[in-house]
Amino acid sequence: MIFSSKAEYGVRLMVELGRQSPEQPTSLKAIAEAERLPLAYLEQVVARLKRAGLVMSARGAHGGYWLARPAEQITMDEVVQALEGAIAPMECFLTDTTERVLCSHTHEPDTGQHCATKLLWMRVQGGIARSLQTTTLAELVDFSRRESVAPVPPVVARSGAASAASPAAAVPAG
Amino acid sequence: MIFSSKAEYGVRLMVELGRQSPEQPTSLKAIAEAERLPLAYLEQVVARLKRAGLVMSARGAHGGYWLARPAEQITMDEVVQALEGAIAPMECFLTDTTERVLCSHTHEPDTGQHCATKLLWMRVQGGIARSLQTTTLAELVDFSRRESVAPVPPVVARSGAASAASPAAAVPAG
DNA sequence: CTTTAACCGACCCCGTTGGTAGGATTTCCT
DNA sequence: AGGAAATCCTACCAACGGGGTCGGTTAAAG
Repeated sequence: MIFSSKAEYGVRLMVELGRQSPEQPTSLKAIAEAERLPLAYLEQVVARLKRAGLVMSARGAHGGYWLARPAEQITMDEVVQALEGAIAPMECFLTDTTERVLCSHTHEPDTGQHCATKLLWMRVQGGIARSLQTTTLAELVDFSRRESVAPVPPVVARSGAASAASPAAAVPAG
Repeated sequence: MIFSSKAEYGVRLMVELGRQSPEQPTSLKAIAEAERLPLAYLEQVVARLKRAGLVMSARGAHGGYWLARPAEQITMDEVVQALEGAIAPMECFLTDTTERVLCSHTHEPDTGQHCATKLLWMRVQGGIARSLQTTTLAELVDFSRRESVAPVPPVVARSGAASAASPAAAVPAG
């Protein structure tokens, strides 16, 4: 699996925060219950998001978390990067932030040879990076709003309108 | 890391086979030495490629492996699939070959809600799939031929020509 | 002064990775 | 016939990371 549960939980958490009105803190407990995730584990996840400056927090009663920026200005590669660390197809692509994207296997001094696989992994990485960079948190929030059919609908007078037609969830722009 | 060493080794192995004239078997031992990889482990790797019908083999002395098809007709998603199994961004995307790409986390009976993350993972998967499908083994073989500066140059009379200029390794088409 | 919450660090179970070891079988060469 | 050179096959193992849990500390609100 490419992404661990940290990414899954973390993205869901961000989406939840994106659904809330900004500047108003949401407690982890509320999110954990809404998404049915273990609270203690979510703490670790959100800590990463905080370290990356994607969310802010307030302690104490009525404290909680909120987005540090509007969801339109948060791209998903920032989020995933914060949660998973650098995402690379192969070991060789880490350990070095700048140039020299050589395969670590060729670190033997003599052979000035490139990995035959380098071309492939570069393309894969490019494909992932592009899909992550071109998706904003706001899109996911919108998506979640369209899909959510009011999970356990609000306890109100039950009229007859039972809109069953699913509204054609288009998933474009890879 | 997205891909394990199985993918790395397996792709290198395929590239090595692609460099050889077809229909003539190459022994694993030769490949292991050329690429400096553990022979016993390579056996496991190549077994997967064989099961997937990507290579063929002959046993006994002067036996070995060769590509089952010309390198131009082998796309790298076949190779990677054989080595790593289905490649998916998240658990939810497996367990089901056809439709119903729902997140497993929503398998709880009541909530008819989609994963908020679904859109994101779909795009990532699309990005990977495209880069893997549009790269053929032949391209990697070509790439490796261009790059390889005769690792440990053949023991011949040493003339003065020390061509140092690296020939602009372009890595296009992600 | 209690409740609610963020924050912090240690621990732990378990499956996968990246191999190794040892053999069995098949084929070629002399 | 008898090696030698290969593929093939199964079992085993150490180490690491993933996916949490537990317990406690600090800070703010009422």
